[in-house]
Amino acid sequence: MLQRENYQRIWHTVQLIPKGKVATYGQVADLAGLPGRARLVGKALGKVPQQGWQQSAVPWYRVINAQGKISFPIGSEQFERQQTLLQQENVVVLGNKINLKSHLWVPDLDELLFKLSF
DNA sequence: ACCTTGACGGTTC
DNA sequence: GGAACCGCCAAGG
Repeated sequence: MLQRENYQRIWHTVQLIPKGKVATYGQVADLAGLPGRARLVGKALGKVPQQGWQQSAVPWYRVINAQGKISFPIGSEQFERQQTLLQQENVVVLGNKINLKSHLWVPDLDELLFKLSF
C-alpha cells in the first residue's frame, strides 16, 4: 500500500532524532516529505512495529507537539512512560512543558541531503 | 459509501 | 496564554 510507504518514511525520519533531542509531529512530517500531515505522524507512531512499551527501533517518545508538550492526557500511563523515557535522556519535562529552545532537534545539512532524500 | 475519530498545527481573535 | 476554527487523511464502524 502507498500509505505503508508514508509510515516507513515517518519511522525512518524519527530514527534520526538524536538522543536527548525532541522533534515535533509537524517537523517530522515536513522532514518526511509530508508537509501538513502532522496527524499522520501520530498515527504512524501508534503503529510502530513492536508497538509495546518496550524499546523499539523507533524512538517514538522523542516526538512531541508544537506546544512543547506530550500529547497524551496528563497522568495516563502513556504520558508517564513517555515522560520517563525523555527524562532518562536528560530532557527536562516540567509540568508537561519541554523547552524547545534547548531540546528541539535541528537537523544539519548532512542529514537533510543524504539521509533524507524525499 | 458515509461518518467519526484522532499521539496535530497554523491562524485568528 | 488560550480557545475556537479549519485543514489534513488513514482507519474503523
